[in-house]
Amino acid sequence: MNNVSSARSFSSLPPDISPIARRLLAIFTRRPFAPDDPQLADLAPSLSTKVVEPVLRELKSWKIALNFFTWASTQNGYVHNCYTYNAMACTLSRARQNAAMGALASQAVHSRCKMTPGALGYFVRCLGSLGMVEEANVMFDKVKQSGLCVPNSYSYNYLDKYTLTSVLQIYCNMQKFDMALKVFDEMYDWGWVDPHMCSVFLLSFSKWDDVDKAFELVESMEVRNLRLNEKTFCVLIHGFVRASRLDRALQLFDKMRKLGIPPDIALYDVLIEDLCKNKELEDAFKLYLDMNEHGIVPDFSLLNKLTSYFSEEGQLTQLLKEIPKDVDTAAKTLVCNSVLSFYVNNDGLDKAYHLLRGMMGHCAVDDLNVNELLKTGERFYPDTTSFTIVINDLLKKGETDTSLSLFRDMVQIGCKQTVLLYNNLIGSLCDSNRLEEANELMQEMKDSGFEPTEFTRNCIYGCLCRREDVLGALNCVKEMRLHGQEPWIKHSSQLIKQLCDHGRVLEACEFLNNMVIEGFLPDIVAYSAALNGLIKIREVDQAVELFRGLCARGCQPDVVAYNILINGLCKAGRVSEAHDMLNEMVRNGLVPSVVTYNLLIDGWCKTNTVDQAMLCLSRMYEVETKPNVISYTSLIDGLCNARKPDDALTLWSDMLSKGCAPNRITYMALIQGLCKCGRLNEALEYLRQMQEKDMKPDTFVYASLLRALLSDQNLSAALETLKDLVKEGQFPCPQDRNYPILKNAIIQMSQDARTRFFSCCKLSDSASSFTLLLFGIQSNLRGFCGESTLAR
DNA sequence: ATAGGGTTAG
Repeated sequence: MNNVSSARSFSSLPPDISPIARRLLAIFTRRPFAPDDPQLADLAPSLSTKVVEPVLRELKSWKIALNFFTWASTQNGYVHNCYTYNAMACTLSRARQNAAMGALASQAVHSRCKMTPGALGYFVRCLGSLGMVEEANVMFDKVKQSGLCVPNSYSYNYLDKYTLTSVLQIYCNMQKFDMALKVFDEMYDWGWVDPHMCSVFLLSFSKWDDVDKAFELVESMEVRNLRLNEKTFCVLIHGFVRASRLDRALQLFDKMRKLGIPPDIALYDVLIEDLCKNKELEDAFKLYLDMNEHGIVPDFSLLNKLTSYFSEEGQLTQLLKEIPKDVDTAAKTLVCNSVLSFYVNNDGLDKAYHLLRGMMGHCAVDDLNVNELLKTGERFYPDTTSFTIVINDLLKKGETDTSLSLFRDMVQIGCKQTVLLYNNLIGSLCDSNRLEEANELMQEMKDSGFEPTEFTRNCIYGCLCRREDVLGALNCVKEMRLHGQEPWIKHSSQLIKQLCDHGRVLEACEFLNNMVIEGFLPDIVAYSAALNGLIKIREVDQAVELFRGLCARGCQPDVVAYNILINGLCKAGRVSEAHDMLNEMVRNGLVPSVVTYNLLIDGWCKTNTVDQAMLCLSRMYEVETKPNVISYTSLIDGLCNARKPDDALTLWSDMLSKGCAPNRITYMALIQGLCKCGRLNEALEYLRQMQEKDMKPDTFVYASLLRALLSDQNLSAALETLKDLVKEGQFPCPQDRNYPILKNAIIQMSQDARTRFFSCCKLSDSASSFTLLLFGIQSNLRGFCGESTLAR
């Protein structure tokens, strides 16, 4: 028995088909197909497009045709042309084989097959008829770009209505307005334009930026008596509003109305909102009235939109007047809610609160605006939205308790609670550290069937962190993990920072480890807080170890993290290691900040290598990281300590000429530095400058000056300085480390004949008599010295 | 209703 079914009979083949074609047809239609049939190899050399094309047209099965097409493609010396491609495309499009069709299109483009405009049009039509507009678009573009075909009017000439519609759509997607219009005109001439086609055309227009051209087309359609349908109007109007062309949108709206098409609320909504945005409240209001006349009941969101642009109560009153008196209860509530919103948005929380209480029946509704609208004495009821409006504003103003009691009222009335309200209330309680109540409310939330959200739990978590309740925080984290929620890293970071600030560095590190165990890998910021904590307790090596560990775990350190380490190393006097760190961060692609350089500058200054520090300053100019006042302050201090006061003064003027203004700290550094170098007159000059600028020096600046002036035997200047100190009210207490210096200064002065006014005062160690003593000096200087004054 | 939390000078 022969299991090879017979090849199809080709007796009906056109007479001009070649014998080669016949043989190919026979082989390819035989089942099963034998790709290694020796006959195929014999036929291959005689393959030509003239042979392939008719074969493709004869093969009725798209699979076999594609098989043959592919086989032919791979034969040496054979190349498909646009006609064989089109024959294949024709089969595939008839069989609705989109995937194969798409592949064929890209093959045609890639093979750089030359196409006549007509052939391209044909292929595009095949794509178009499969709805493959995007692909057709791409093909059109690519073929044109590669110069394989220049589309001209022939590309779509002599095509039928459906093809032209596809071509039109393609031009629309390509945003080729003129070409599209040409096709449109041609279709019009053929009498092929119908409203559906117009909509297709215009809908693609609405994606274009050129609103005016689209509008032009609408008008040309009008002239031709082609009516747009309601949907097209809507889409166009929305599109025009999106393109910020309210003018055109309104014109279109007008046309729509004239045609007697009733607009829906969504159209009013978008137009009114846009008018409001453009501050054309009058027109918005007119449109609103128009809507009322058409019997369309405004919804809350629209009323809210309108009122949210009102800033005067008169506008609100006018709007309310227009609301029909016979609206139902639900509508009345909606209206009241927009009144509530208006109050809340216009600094009238009290009025809103009062109205809400009136609505609840807790007091008479004496709201003028509302009475304008509703017959007096009639009851109307608040809903959840009413409460939400008022409660949220109360919370914003910190009125947690009033909010809570409104929330209770709301539940009692039978209004449904919402997650949002629960969250906001819990958030507010947490903000005011009322954790227990917050927890109770969260429990109640659960009991009422609301699952706490990530936000809810993070409010609680944040509160626990601020309280430095490490255990509680960790439990909360576990709870969140169970619910698939993430603890917010800002809270974790704050906890770590606070713990570090309060000397609980090790607990902070422990907490970080626990977070890792819970599966919440803290980020570099959280770790930085801990690194800084370790640095502050001088555990530099531990900090470095932690740093290395987190790098190894794939945590990317940033500039700040490096800065913290550099700071630690510098403060420990390990400046060269700090410098290595800088190089490392640069190798890691980070750009050092001013802070980085400042830290190193300070490090070098404090380790007797001011020259290095100065070099660093000049490098900063090279890398275009402008030094700031801190850079200069460190250097001025460093130069003075290196006994180079002249360099310090030069740098001071450099700083001024660079437009960098010295601050209090800079002045104090310079004054103290000059004192150390014995340049007392200059120090006094800068003190004077400081006073002129209303910058208050710290006590120790006076102390340094006094000590230096006295050791220089400059008693009169010392006296003046002491006077300034008293005038500034900078009396140190006995615990202050400057106290002994000042005490000694006063003793010295009291022992000197030139400052003998002191002799009338007894010196004592107690703070109060010290104050009295200073007061005595002050009085003395005013010429009021005497026991009577001191006794005051 | 939700993106900021960590670093420098006397």
